[in-house]
Amino acid sequence: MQKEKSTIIAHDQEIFIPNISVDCIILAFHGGRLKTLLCKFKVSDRWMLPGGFVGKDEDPDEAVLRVLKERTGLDDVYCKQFYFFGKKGRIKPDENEEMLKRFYVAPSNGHQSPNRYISLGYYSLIKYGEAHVVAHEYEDVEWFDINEIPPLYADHSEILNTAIQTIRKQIGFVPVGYELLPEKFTMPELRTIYEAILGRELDRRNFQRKMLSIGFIQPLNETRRAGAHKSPNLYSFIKDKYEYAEKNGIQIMSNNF
Amino acid sequence: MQKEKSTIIAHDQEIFIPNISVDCIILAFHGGRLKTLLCKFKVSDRWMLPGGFVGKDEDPDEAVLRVLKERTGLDDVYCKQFYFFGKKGRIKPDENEEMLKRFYVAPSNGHQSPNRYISLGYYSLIKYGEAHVVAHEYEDVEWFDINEIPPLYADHSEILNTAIQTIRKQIGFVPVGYELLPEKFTMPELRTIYEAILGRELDRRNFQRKMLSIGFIQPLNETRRAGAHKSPNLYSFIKDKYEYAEKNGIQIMSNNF
DNA sequence: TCAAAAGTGTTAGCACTACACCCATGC
DNA sequence: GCATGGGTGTAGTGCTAACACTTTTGA
Repeated sequence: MQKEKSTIIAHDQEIFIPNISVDCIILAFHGGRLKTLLCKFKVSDRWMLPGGFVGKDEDPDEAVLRVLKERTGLDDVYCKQFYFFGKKGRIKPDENEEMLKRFYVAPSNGHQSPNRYISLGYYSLIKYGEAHVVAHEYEDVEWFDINEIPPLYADHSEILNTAIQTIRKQIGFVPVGYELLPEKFTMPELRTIYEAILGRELDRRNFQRKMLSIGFIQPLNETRRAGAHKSPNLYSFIKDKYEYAEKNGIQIMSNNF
Repeated sequence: MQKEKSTIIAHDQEIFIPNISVDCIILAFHGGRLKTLLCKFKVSDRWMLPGGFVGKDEDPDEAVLRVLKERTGLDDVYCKQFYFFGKKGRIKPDENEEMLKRFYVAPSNGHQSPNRYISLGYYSLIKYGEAHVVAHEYEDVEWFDINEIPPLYADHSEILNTAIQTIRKQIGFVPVGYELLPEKFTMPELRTIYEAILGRELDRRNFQRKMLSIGFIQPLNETRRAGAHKSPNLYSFIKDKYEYAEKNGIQIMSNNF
């Protein structure tokens, strides 16, 4: 019988490839802000990206989904690789040792903990309301505002930045709205997501026109109360069209904002 | 004293990470066609992408440069990672065994050849005229027209296709002309490169206007004899501007053609 | 002189930008 | 009424697509 995989308690060389890990930037939208999920071993004071080693019998893509499932409870999530990180010095020996000393399950076959790690970088887009984030026995898990990220373990800040840069460059191909928003949403919410990713303000009126013109979004005959001003309309994505475009790698819209 | 690395004779587990390889799509432009370099073990009949394992003391980026140096003699080449490949079934055991049986240097420390490989995909842009492609004792090396690729080893066709797709999507960021063309070139040559990568014809006149408008290219007061028709002007890139844009990740031009 | 391929110019249409103006709501 | 924020419209600008015409060269 095979041992059960767990990414939380470091890695066991019987069931994991010893030097290949996946790290995942999990993005969600809540309270008008873009958030990312970070983890921290309870005995440590360093936050890190949710990640784990790749099982000997699993694809990297499967490994990320497992990691995501453990942290968010979600099964079928939008998840894309974007870059790999493998420089010699990317994980400092002392920093790593401190981490592993506490959680390393003694290797059962004489292998040493390798001092070279390749991290496969993924980003994932999930709906905040559907995630069930729970702390584990040894690990804290928390949402952080994308603009208020604490110092991270090893090169994880660089990984996070690279993810955002990548999404920014490919914004026309990435269904950020479709994946991050609930079924019904307002145009200002959608715009806020694009502004957070692009890192600058967008013209409210031009944005609205552009989004409607691509034909993937339909207005609903509802509004939402939201303070001392006109209630914004609610919209929803036209699921068929969106999924067809995603499946066939069709560019959703231009990259120009 | 450390053993010398060679990607040609499979891998030696004393100096290489056993399961991490780099594979590189080397693109060049010659005779009006886009070419890619392929390798073949002389005893085999399968062509494969130039690649090699990553040394225990080297970065993946360094490993590719070593692989490139061995195959082309070039040192400072434009080289970017674009995707990684690590699915369980990507290398079929029998196909791999056949390959390794002939070239595998017996492991000196009891390790087994792993049956899981992660391939780090890079693409590289070089100037055809500067490369010195030489066959090695055990390996043939040859240029292939990008539209006439034979069946390749394992999933190397998929890797090649993914590279082209990636460059296509990011065409506005990739200095294909600057890296593939010699110092002096004609506008039709530049256009041919874009047509080959995009997979369709471009309007001669609009292309010329667009290229000149970005301000990275200057006309020279020379032409080139090229058959029974008007001689095309020669142009050159304005090196400073191009390198500044490349260094700072600035988009060279729009992605729209 | 003719075919082939290169250089230049023109036009219409579309997309993006930058606004002005109106509407709905709570205080 | 007024501040706040959402919805709609419009003129100007620049990019793109589609095309006509001219130039140069070898056969």
